This record gives sequence, structure tokens and C-alpha cells, in this order.
Amino acid sequence: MATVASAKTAPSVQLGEAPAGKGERTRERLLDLAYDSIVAKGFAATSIEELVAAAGMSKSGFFYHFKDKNDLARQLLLRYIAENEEIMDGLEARARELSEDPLHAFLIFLKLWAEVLEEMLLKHPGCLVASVTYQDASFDSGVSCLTREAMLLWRARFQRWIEEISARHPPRVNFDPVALADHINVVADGAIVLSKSMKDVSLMARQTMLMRDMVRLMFGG
Amino acid sequence: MATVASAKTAPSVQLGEAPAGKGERTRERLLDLAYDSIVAKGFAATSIEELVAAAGMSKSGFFYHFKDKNDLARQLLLRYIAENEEIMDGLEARARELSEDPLHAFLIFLKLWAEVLEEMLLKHPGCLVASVTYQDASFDSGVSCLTREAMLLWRARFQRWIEEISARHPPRVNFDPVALADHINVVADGAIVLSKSMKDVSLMARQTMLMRDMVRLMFGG
DNA sequence: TGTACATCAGTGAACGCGCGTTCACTGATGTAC
DNA sequence: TGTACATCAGTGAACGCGCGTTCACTGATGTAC
Repeated sequence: MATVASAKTAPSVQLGEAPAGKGERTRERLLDLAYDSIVAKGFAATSIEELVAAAGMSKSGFFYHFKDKNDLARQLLLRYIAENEEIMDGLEARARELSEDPLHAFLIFLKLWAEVLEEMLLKHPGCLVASVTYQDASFDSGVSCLTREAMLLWRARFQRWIEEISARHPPRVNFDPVALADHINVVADGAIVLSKSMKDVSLMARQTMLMRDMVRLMFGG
Repeated sequence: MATVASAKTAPSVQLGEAPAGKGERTRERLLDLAYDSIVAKGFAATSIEELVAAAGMSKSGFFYHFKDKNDLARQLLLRYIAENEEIMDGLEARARELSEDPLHAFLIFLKLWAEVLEEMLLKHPGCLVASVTYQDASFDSGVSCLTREAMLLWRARFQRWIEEISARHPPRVNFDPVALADHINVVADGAIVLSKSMKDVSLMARQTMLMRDMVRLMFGG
């Protein structure tokens, strides 16, 4: 909600982050490198040695920023969940601005989301939550229960929205609103697997849009 | 297609496998153990040491059966894909027996499949193809391109079926038949992630059935 | 403005463990004559 | 039926490498008086 005046001199991409000290910047850099490696190879196959080599520092520098390897995973997941919430908040806000009707806004949101997902898949191909879920025996319990909380956050967002839609647009068939809320995530996670194994990023958006068509049909678009 | 007479003395679970020599049995046992460990912890975190300890043999015994660790992954994936095709063939055959109409048969198939998926998730929680896809940088190229072939097999099966359905039941909306064919897998893989992270096996079947409702709606059930 | 101390952001060397892989060897079973 | 040889299904010891982690130390920056 920045005014035009205050936005005038702002740098192009700032995202509301503080300038951040030297330490914070290298920590973020390590997290970025870890993210890419974990979604590509998995957690166990991602070595600290490789991360610090890519960051151009010594291994002990890593342990200044992270208590141990599981601490890296925990911080990474926390950052991922927070960033994701921020992105979804932004998309939901934009969609709701464009239409008062919750169903139309939802359909707009799904279209925007399909684009964002495809773009994200090009940068780092994978979902961190799914990655951790698929290797949760490699993490301590604190890390793997974070994925559960992430899922609950997403479920809550969509469940609210879907009930709002149902109130205005009585659905053609009976369905479980929780299941439909979860379905958004299910399709996203599944489409990532498909896109990766088929090496075709466009599948991501195609699957999201197909689900969008189905949702529209359900509420009798 | 066993006759009643020949089935009389057959052991309860045989699955048409040959009696199998001693070597073949321990090899299968190693594959079973590897499967469970890989979907739980990932490939890199699954050590040969741990597998052979569980199988009650020495590490060199492993290398009698497998050229190296990647060979284990390759053989495991090949067996998984073959088993999966066999299961799907069986379910499709049963569904087609119960209804001549391809749409009805498909809906029956999805219901049967939802049950099988939930049951499988209880035994070993995960999809091997998704596991490998998410860690493909840990495997040699021969292994990771097997996942692509598995996806193509599944796509082909459902694409054929969906076109058959479309011919008899003109769909309510325009859609890409390939995308819908892929969607079956997308929902399965995504639902596994959800089920695992929420530690709720029933989500698997709920998601499959939701997709089933959507498919029915699409073809104007 | 200068000095003393504290915190920040690391370095470098060393550790012990476990991993994947190799290699020479072995007892049991199968096959040929 | 006995003997020679081949194959099967492994064993046991050893290898070297790389991993996660620790620890004592360090130069640069910030803060108090």
C-alpha cells in the first residue's frame, strides 16, 4: 500500500527486506544454494562441502550460520513457507481486486498462480515441502512437522475461499470443501513431479488450468 | 484364468511368479527393503550397509546381485513399472467387465484405483517414480529417463480411454485429452505428498474420488 | 580523538566415522561323461 | 555310481574418499568512556 510519492525513489525490487548485513547476505546465499541442490538431488546428497564451495567460503563458515545440517533444513523450510504465504497473499489480493465475485476472483487467482508456478519451476524446479515430505526420515521431527503446518496454512486459505464461493454459487455436486481446498495443492505438487520427469515446464500450467476448468464446472460457470 | 481344479491346491498368494531360486529370492528381498527405505528417506540416505544388515547378509552379497548402487535403482524402477502396469491392467479389465460404457467403466476404475492406492500407501508410503524424479541428480541418466517412460505408459493408457469416452459422451467443456490423461497421475502423485505430510492415509482416496466427481461432471454424468 | 573491549563473520586444520567398491576366496549345488 | 569341473550365491577383509562436526584462532567492524 505504498503511496506514489514514497514509491518514486524505491529500487525496482526490494520486497520490503531490510538492507541486511554482510552475515545475513551470505546466510541467504547459502539458503539459496541449498534450496536448488535439495530439490535437484535430495537432502542427503546435498553436501555442506559443495554448498560452501559454491558460496566461496570455508566449511566452518557454514557452522557459524547454522547449528548443524538439520538447522539448515529448518531455516530453509521456514523461509520457504513465509515466502510462499507472501506470494499467495499478493495473488489473492490482486485477484480480489479484479472481481467482487469470489468465484471469479478464485478463477483469476488460479490463472495467475499457474503463471507464477511455471515461472518458479524454471528457476528452481521443485517444491521444497514435497522434497522434505519425500525424505522425511532424513530430518529430525522438528523439520518434518513443519511441512504439516505448511499444508494446514494452505488448506485454511482455500477452505475459507471455497466456502465463500459455495455460499454464492451453489455447487452442482456435493463435495467435501476440505478435499477441494487440499486439491489445489495436490495438483500443484503432482504437476511438479510430472513436469520434472517429462522435462516439460509447460505441463505445470496446463494441469493447473485443467483443474481450474473443473472448478468452474463444479460451481456451474 | 486358472480353472477351479488347478486352483484347488494352489497357495493363497502366488501372483503367477515362478518358484524362483535362492538367489532370485534374496535379490527380491533386497529390492523390497530398498523400496521402503528409498521412499522413506531418499536414495542417498539409503545405505547398502543398512539394506544388507536388514537382509541378514554381508555387503559383498549385495554386489553379487547388483553391479553398483545405481544398478539397484534401475532394477527397482523396472520392477516397479512392470508391477504397476500389471495392477492397472487388472483394474481396467475388471472395470470394463462391469460396464460396457467406457465412461462408466472409467469411473469404476477410478473407484477401484482409489482403494488400491490407499492400501498401497499403508504398505509402503510413496511412489517410487516420484521419489526418483525428486532426486534425479543422484542417479545416472539411464535411471532418470526410466521415470519418463513410466509417465508415457500411463499417459497412453488414459489418453486412449478418454478419447473413447469423448466419442460417446461429448464433454461439456473443451479440454486437452493429454492433459486430462496426465491429470490422473498428477492427482495420485500430489495426493501421496499430501497424505504423507498430513500423516493421513485417507486423504489419498478422498482426492482420487474428488477427481472422479470432476471427471463425471465433465462428461455430463 | 584515542584507547580498550566486544561482537561479527568468518579461517584452517584435524577428527573419526561410514560409505561404496574391490578382490581373493569358499562351500553348496548342478551337469557331463 | 563316481569323479571332474562349472556355476551359484555368497563371505571377510581391506581400500580410500568424503562427509558432518569441532575447536582454537583471527581480522574487521562497532561501541563505551
